[in-house]
Amino acid sequence: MENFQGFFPTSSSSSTSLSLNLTSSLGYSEFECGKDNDGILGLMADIKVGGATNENNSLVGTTTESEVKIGKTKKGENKKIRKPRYAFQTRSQVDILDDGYRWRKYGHKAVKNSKFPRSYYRCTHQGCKVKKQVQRLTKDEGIVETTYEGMHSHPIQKTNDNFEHILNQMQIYTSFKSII
DNA sequence: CGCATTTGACCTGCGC
DNA sequence: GCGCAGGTCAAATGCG
Repeated sequence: MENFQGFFPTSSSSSTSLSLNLTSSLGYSEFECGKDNDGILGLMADIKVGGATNENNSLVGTTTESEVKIGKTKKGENKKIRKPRYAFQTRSQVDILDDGYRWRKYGHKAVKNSKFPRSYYRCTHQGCKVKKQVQRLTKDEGIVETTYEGMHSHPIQKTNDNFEHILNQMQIYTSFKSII
């Protein structure tokens, strides 16, 4: 992932406050990874919510819930737990945003009605089960939709500042999308 | 050598 | 019940 440094040169400082229109209902602290408001979601929650929106920097997060099975495919309890998902769209040339966490790719799937495949990533931190999906939009190839699922139970592994820089330097596309 | 990525197979849910 | 689509697993492979 080093190549992101090239795309997002870190000059640290000058990190302006981001304005997010983020309808966040972060009421899921009972999940296994939901102890702290760390990481990107925590960051997003911390960033001004509902602030003024300027043209180039607006990010719309979307909160949805999906049913996720705990216990994998093995037979046994198929406890269904509703996990919220947070999706946002960014205009970026690269698919993967370096949000400071370490992600391991575990899947890659072609999606119907989309000419771009969807990539599945899992946080590599031990015990952390946060997942994210990354997909480029068919209708606008410049837009990458990232969907986070779960919350990190550990501190960010790089600096949050980096993520803010990413946001600052991207044209963040705004639109709401509901994911089921 | 250890870790990340790739990729085909497999599983599950849902609509018909 | 069947087929499709989405999501995950895991062996193989690549790379630092």
